Amino acid sequence: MTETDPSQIKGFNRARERAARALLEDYVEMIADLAAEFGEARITEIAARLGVAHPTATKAVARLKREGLAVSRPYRGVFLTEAGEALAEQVRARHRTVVALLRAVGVPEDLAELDAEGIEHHVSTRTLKAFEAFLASQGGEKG
Amino acid sequence: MTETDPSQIKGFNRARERAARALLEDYVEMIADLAAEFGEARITEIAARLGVAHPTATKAVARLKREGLAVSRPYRGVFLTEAGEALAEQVRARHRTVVALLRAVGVPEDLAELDAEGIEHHVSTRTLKAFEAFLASQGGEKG
DNA sequence: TGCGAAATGTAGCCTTGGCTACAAACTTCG
DNA sequence: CGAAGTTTGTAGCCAAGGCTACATTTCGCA
Repeated sequence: MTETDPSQIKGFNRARERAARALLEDYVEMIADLAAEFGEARITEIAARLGVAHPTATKAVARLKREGLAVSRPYRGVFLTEAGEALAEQVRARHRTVVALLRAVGVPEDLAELDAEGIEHHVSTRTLKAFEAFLASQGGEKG
Repeated sequence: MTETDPSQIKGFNRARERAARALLEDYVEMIADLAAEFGEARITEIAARLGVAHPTATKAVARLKREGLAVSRPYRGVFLTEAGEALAEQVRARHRTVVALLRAVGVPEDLAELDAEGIEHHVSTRTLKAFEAFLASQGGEKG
């Protein structure tokens, strides 16, 4: 019984995984942002920016470490592994594309940023491709 | 301690409320669908369609009742209140618009349906308006 | 160098959505 | 009318993300 019981996956896949993925992505994205800004991501800063208490961030980072997305030593900053960097880049690319798509269809910039936050975690790869194609065609027509 | 502790709202507002709203909307939408199809929504059917065990659906319905979105009596079907119907209609309208928007930018129909499921819960009213305006302009140009 | 402030870690509890197991009510039909 | 089967309800457990409280480790500066 060390592995997930298949009979529970279905239910698990409802709200749970939905939120779980978004959470992971939010943390990875934030760590990447902080790394770019300060060279490292400190637990306190991560917690502050995500609006959670620091133990919550600690737990999340522990999970990222379990999943091989980040590394850290006690009382030191958190860093993304290659896999983590890759995920971060993917998440950010998706974010940019979603924002661009929203703007392209007439959503005001500030609102586009805001809504993209929630939307981006639910855009499949194929849909993202479609967005890119659409943006390319738009750009072509206009520029 | 009967009311929400303000100091926890911030954190609560992160992942929690995000998933919570989506969940509520999913249930309300499903109940509306079943009502349209069978005249009433039975717990077992709701659970089956949402892919959860029936006690899970029971709990969710209890929550809908608490929030004044649905009513039901023991061993009877579940019905939406006016507020519930209103939310259902709003959710469905949003769903239709999101699907239409996705299709308009080139996302294949089946994929549009699938992704809309996750996306629709994160589209703000103003963004939805923008989508509608875009679709109207598209429709105007094309036909 | 040493002490106090700031940052982390750890423990432990709450809430929520899920599930299983079992009890109770309703339905169907012989 | 009553037994069998189906649908609901209830109880109780788990995992996960949040939080507070308290212990430790670092860091900054007199």
